[in-house]
Amino acid sequence: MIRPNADSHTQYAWHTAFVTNAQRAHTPPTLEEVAARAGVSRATASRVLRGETNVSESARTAVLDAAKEISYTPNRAARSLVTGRSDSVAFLVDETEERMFADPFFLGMLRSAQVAIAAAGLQLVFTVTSGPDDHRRFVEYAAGGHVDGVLLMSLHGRRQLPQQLEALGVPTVLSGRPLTGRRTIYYVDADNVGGGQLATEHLLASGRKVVATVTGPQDMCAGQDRLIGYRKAVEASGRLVEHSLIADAEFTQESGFNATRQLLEDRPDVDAIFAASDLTAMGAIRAIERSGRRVFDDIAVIGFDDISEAALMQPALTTIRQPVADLGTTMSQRLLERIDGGEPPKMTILPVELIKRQTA
Amino acid sequence: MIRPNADSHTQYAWHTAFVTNAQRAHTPPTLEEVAARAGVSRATASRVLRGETNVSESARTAVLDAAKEISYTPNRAARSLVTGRSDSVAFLVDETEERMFADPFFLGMLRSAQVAIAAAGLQLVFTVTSGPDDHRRFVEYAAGGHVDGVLLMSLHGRRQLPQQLEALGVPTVLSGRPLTGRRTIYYVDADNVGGGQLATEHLLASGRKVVATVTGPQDMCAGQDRLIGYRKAVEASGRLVEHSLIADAEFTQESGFNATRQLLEDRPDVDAIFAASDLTAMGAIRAIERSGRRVFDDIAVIGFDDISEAALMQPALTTIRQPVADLGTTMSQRLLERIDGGEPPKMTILPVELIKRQTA
DNA sequence: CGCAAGTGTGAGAGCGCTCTCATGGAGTGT
DNA sequence: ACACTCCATGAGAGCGCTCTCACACTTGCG
Repeated sequence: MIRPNADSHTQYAWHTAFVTNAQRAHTPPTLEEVAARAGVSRATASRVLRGETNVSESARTAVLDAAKEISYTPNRAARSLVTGRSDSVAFLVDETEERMFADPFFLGMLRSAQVAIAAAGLQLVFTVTSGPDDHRRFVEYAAGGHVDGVLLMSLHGRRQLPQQLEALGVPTVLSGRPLTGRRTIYYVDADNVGGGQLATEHLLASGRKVVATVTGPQDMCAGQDRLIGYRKAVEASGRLVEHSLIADAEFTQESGFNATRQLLEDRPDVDAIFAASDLTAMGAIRAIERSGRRVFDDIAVIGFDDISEAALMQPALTTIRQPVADLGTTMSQRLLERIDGGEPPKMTILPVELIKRQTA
Repeated sequence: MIRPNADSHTQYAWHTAFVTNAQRAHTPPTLEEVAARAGVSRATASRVLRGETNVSESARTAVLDAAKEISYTPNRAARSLVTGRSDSVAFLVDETEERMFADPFFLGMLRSAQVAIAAAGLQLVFTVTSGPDDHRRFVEYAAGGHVDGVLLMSLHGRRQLPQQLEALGVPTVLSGRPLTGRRTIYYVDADNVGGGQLATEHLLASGRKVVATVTGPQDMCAGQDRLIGYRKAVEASGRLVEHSLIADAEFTQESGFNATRQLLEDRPDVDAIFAASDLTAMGAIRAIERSGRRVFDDIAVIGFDDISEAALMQPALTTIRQPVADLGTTMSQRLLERIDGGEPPKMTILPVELIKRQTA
C-alpha cells in the first residue's frame, strides 16, 4: 500500500502528496489516521464525526481539526457495511426512457426529488425500468441493500413492485394512487378527481353547453381519476354523461390530436374540451385549428398539469396546476421519514389549482 | 441477528421467510450461506460469482444453483470496501437545476448516459451543482471514493473541477471542449465549428445575401465555436464579417427573441439568420413574426441541436443535428474504459449533420 | 465516608466480501 | 518411480467503519 508521509504529520492534505503510481494513486485518509493525529481512539473519533454528544470538548476539537487537516471523508462503503444503510435512494420511473424524457411531469419530479434528497445528504440513484425483466432486476438490486428506499413513479396497471419492495424491507413511496393494495402502500398524489371536477365545472360555469373530455390512459389512476372528476361535474350540473363526448387518449400530444379529430367529427356541436393533460390539450388545440375552428371562440380548452409550455404557448393554455414540486418534495420527505424509522401518513393528496389563461 | 431457517435448507427464497421484526426484517443471504449450501468455501463461491474461469464445472453449477435458490445478491458495500470501487459514476451538471431541466440537450445526455451506464452494470448518481460551494462539496464527496468516475456536463468558464477530480484519481470525462487544460482533459464534443460553418454555408449557398448570427454564451466553448464556424464560412465566401450582423444571446428562447428584435432594427436588410441553438432559433422566429416578416420567404432561419420540438413546430425548423445520444454514449464508454484502466483517446469530436426542413 | 449512578473513553469484534497464499492431488516428463 | 508443474481449492487476513461492552473516573446522596 502506498501511503506517503503517513506518519510525517505533513500539514498538506493527503491528495496533494507525492505519489508514484498514477493509476491507484490515492489512498484516502482513514478514521484511524484521524484518531492517531488527534490522539484519541478510533471509537472517539467516530463519535465526534457522527455528531454524538457524549464526547469531551477537547476531544471534539482535536478530532475535528485533525479531520480537516487531512481532508478526511468517511468511506461510505465501510459505514454502509456495518450500519446496513447505503445513504442512497432510488428514483425509479416505470416507463421507457423515451416516455420518461418526453414528459415534463417526470422531469419536474426528478428535479424536486433530487433537491430534497441531496439536501438530506443522500444520493439519488436514477433508474428507468420498463417491463417485468427490468422489475425483477431492480428488485434483486434493491434486495442487495443498495438503496435505503425507493421513490417510485408512474406505476402502470396492477404491478406488484411496491409490495415486493416493501416485503423486502425497502421502504417505498409511490407517486400516484396505486390500483392495488391501497391499504398498505405509501403514496402521494395530486387531487386528480377534484382537478377534473374543477376543470369541467369551470367550462360549464362559463356557459359552455357541450363539454367533452379527452382522457388519459385508463390503466393509471391519474387517467381514471380525472375522468371521474369530469363525470362528477357533469352529473352535478344535472346533465347526462354522454359516451360520445368521451374520447380516449394517452398523455401525449399525438394521441390528443387524433382523439380530438375524431371527437370533432362525431360531435360537431362540442364547444368545450377538458383534456386530461397539457400535452393532450396541445394535441387537441392543433386538431381544433386544423378543423378550421377557433380555440376559445368556438371551443374552449382546458388542460391538466401546468407544464411550463402551457404559459408560453399561443394562446396561453388554461389548465389545472398540479403541484409538481410539492409532490416530489413530499414524497422525498415521507421516504426519508420512513427510512429513519418513522411512520408518516400513508397517503397524501395535494390540492390542485385552476390557472385561467386564454383558452377557457 | 434474526435469520430464520438459516440452516434448515428451505427451498424458499429468504425474503418470503417468516420474520418477526417488521423494521429490520431482512437479512439478505450472504456469500457464506451460498458457499455452505453449495458445499464449497467462500473463496470458491466468490470465484464462481465473479466469473473466474479456474473453477471446476461441478463447483460452478453447485454455487450457481445455491445462489439462485436463496436469491443471493452480492452486497455492494462489502465488495466496494475491499475492491476500492463503488460501481457507480456521477452524472454532474454544472448548472442550476432550473437550467438543467429547461434544456433538452442535458436531458438527452442524461438519457443516453443512464442507458450506457446501466448496461455496464453500474449505477448513475445524478448530481446538479451550481457555484463553488457545490463544487467543493462534490470534490470532497468524490474524494471519499463514492464514485469511480464522473461525467461532467457543461462546465462554465475556466473552472478547475476536472483537474481537481483527476488529481484525486477520479477519472472524469467532459462534455464540451474545455477552455483550459485541453491537453490533460478527456472530453467528447460535437463538431461545433463545422456545424456553424455548415449552417452558414447552407444559407449562403441558397442565395441569401445578408446572413446574420444570433450567438450562444461566449463563456462556453459551444457558444464560441459555433460563432467561429459562422465567421469561417462568411470569410470563405469572400465577404467581410460585419459586427452588426452578430447578435449576442444565450442558449434560451427569451434571449434569442430579444437579440433578434434588436438585430432586425439595426439591420433591416437581414435575409438569413444562423441561431446558435434551437431554443435561440425559436426565439428568433417569434421576433421575426412579431416584426411582420415571414420566416423563409423574408428571412431564412437555421438552428443548432435538433431538439425534438424542431421537427414538430410550424414551420418545421431547419437545423444542425447534434448527435446527442452518441455524445452521451461515447462519454460513458470512454469513462468506463478509463475506470477499467484503459487509455482511450483524450478527445473525440462527433460529426454534425444538416437537417433541411422548412425554415431555410 | 461509602456506594450507586453517571460520564467519557478505548479495546475489540465483526459487517460481507475479495484476494493472497499455502496445500494437496492430478498430470507430465525423464 | 520420482521430481516436477499445474490446477482447483480453502484458510485466513483485512478493507474502514460502527457499536457493544467494560473500564476508569467523577459526581451525588444518604
